Amino acid sequence: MSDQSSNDQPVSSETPEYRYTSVMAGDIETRWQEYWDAEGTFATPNPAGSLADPTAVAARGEKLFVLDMFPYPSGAGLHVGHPLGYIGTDVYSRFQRMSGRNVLYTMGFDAFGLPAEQYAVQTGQHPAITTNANIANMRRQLRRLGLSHDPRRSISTTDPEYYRWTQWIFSQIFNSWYDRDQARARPISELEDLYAAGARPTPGGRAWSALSRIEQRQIIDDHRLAYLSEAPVNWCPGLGTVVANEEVTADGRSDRGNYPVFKRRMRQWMMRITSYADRLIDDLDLLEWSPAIISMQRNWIGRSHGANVHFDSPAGPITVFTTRPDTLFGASFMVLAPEHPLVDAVTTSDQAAAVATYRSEAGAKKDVDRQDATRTKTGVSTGSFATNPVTGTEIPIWIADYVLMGYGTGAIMAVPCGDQRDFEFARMFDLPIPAIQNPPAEWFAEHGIEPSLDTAAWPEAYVGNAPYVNSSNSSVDLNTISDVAEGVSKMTAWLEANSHGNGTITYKLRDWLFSRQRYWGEPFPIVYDSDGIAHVIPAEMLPVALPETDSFAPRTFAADDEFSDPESPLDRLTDWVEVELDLGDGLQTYRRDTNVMPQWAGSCWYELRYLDPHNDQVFVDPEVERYWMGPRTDQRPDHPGGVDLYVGGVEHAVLHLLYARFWHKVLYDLGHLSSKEPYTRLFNQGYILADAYTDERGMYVEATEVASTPDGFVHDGQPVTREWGKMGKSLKNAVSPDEMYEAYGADTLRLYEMAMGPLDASRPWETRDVVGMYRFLQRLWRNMVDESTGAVTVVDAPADPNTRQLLHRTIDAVRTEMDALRFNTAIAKLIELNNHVTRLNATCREVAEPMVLMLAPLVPHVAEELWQRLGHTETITYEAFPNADPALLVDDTVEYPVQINGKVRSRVTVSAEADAAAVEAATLADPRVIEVLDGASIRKVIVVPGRMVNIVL
RNA sequence: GCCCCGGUGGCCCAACUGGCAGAGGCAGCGGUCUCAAACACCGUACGGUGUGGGUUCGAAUCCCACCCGGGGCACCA
Repeated sequence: MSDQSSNDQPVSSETPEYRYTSVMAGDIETRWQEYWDAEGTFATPNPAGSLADPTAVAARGEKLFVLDMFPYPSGAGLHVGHPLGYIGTDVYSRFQRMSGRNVLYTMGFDAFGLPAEQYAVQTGQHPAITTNANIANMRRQLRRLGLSHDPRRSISTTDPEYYRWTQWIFSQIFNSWYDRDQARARPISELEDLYAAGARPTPGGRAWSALSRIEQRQIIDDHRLAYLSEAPVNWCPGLGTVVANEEVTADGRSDRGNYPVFKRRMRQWMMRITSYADRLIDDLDLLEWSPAIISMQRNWIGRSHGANVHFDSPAGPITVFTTRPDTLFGASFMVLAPEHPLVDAVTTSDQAAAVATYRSEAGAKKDVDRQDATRTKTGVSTGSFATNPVTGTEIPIWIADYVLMGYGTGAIMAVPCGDQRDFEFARMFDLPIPAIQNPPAEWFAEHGIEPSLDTAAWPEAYVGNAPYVNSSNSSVDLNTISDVAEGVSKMTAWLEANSHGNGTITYKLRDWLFSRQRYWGEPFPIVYDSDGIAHVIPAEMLPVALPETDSFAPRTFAADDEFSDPESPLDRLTDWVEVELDLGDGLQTYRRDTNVMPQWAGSCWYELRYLDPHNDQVFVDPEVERYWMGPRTDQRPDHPGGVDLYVGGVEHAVLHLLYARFWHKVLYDLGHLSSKEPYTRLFNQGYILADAYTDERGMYVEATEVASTPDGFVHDGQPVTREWGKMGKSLKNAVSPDEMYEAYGADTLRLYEMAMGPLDASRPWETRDVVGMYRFLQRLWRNMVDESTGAVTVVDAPADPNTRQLLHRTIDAVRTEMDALRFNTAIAKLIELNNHVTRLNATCREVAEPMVLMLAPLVPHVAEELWQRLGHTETITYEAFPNADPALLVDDTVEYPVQINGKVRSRVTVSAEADAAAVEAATLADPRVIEVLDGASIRKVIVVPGRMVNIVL
């Protein structure tokens, strides 16, 4: 807290007693916050269930669900950057309530996760205690901001009554499989029925009844949407847990904590999100999201259409994936990933030593190093050859680390003339580069070489459309065409007809690694029997409560100890791990799963629980879900349903938004939801940035203690460097909302945050600018209340025509701007109106009341106070937002700027009804125009009705 | 390297999507109040829109090339 702040306004004895000061603002604000709580002003009615009030639902109007990305309750508390989006959604929600909508708006807490657990490890205090304290502090800070949340609907993911349903949803996913034919998830029991009835062949071809119980379970388990898998995962010894692909940064470190991450094969829970890859891409078309987020999701899922092609080799057929089967005639060698399972089988004895060396070198490299595209290509020959199925040529098989085991089939056909990577590799190892396309003349010209099919002269591979050459055999001929798409489809057909391959689709998206070896998360509702078979805990036995312990830390290791093994804190709780249950086969001893879910689990469905937070029968009443989130086919036929407006930062573009969409779709498939998508419209708010300063050692110094001098910035007598960054504790540049409440009040803070720019733009925080909004509220107050007596000075006389017209234009503009989330321009219009009123002798009620109503969404406390002083007894929350009189929006006359050759030379005023000819006549009769023209001949007169006139000479 | 955003008075930002560059706020300057100041109030000046071309009667807005800032992706076959 800064005590030398220049913003504190000492209220001296000369300050008028009834001036709108920070002290008065604080008094008004806390008073109305208490009123709202006591009256339950923001309680939102449901059509059914525990919050049902059908009469109120009917009275409030059409539904609107406004949602913020819910926060992690940090121990550091809020800074003024955090609530930017919350203020935006609050203003919007309040505006919509006044526009006749039944608005659902609340806030919960995403409270499982690492920080609370790490704090617990340090202090020995149970994370539930810190978490609850942090939530309480955050609730206090948010309440002081005047957010119009329905407090009855708030939830925390750590609440057993909440995670009971997170576990229930997990068990739904566990008990489902994806039916490719129907393109949807179905209950696992239906798969069992299909096998039992013989309608679906078993993998081994044996009759279902001939299989043992364990064999049957293995087949079933292989189809579950949540499954255990022995697979390469991201092991992070520094965190003592595995993490998901999405949680690994591009340079191969954990996004939390920045520790090295290693690929290891381990037995872990996975979610079969890849089954939904197509729908997750295709349904993006139904959403109103920014192009940036849509492309990030598309990119992450990474769908590529292509073909699998089978090449014969000494070790049997090797399948490669290619997006360019049309270039098969140019495939002059093959490359396998070093980890490819057939490497040993194809390696000749001569090459065995070299291959073994290369593989161990590749294995020792981190993924980061392997994926550095600027690195020169390395690789080694296996010594054996595969047969190109289209040419019959024997082509050498190499291994190289530029081919990744995790994508496609882990093997490629190399077409060096048409792929830059293959081209570089061929040049490096003197492999043949046959030309199969004739690049256009411009391409050769660009590279300063003569057109030639001798690739020895080519500086790089040619990628794109061009006529094919050398691309025919006895049964297929591409040489007559020059279009890649046509070539691809022709070759794919040939591959399929000749059993050399088939058209296929691959994805970058991998299945979601879902287990973590931590304490502070949702336990899995899973136990294992003596055969090691997983059983789900029945719904009526949920929640599986997180067991008490005082040892929260997973076993962590040196951050680079790649070959350590995870050990969950729950593993140590042997009394809890061993459990006697009756799961239908009588009382038996089971062993509990000791993993917990990742933090994303709780945020995959929280918006659904807001709808029906107290329901102990189902996670959400279907009728309530249909009301708030059902598809609005009345708006457009392909409306997917979901939240009407979701506001949050872009940092969740891939993780949260992908996972939540996936869970939502599973629940939709299983018939629990009417909406296909959770978030119809997504709006990404910007960040509040702030100056940060580093000293000569590069350490951040307290930003509030830095002074600006002619020689630069100085801290404690030492020069410092100004940097730019997101506001936060780590950059030592955080400003707390509590400081702002103290100096100006919450209404001023709200107004400033909304006025400083568009909601989706990032902008720098300037504490010294805040006073502008404070002055505005003081002028507003002074226009209606006598500063020395406190008496209301608003008069009942009618407003003059000018004022009335300005009022109605303001109403018209503010409505439009608020509806479009452009609060900065709405505020500018309101300040303009208020500045106009300031110049009048007295404020008319005719202006005062609509002005207070228009300001109510932005500055609800002072608006409530003025509304009450103007003689009203009800809260302003549900008063109708003013409507502009259309008659007052049009002028009787229009002033036209007159341009001569594009420069403004004069102005003429004509009747608003005047047609183009009349405007032209009036213009040419204008003395100033005649003077400037000075008899020059006119080529053309352009009249844009209502806008301007341009005379062209 | 590729893909998105964005560059407008000293600063944060408007400009009806091609029609008078300026709405609003901060800072500045001049004044009122004051013994003086702070607070508050009144009044003012300020740039031609990152750069260079093009289209047009007319460009901040559309097109091309480039520069700068922010974000995302990156050996994905």
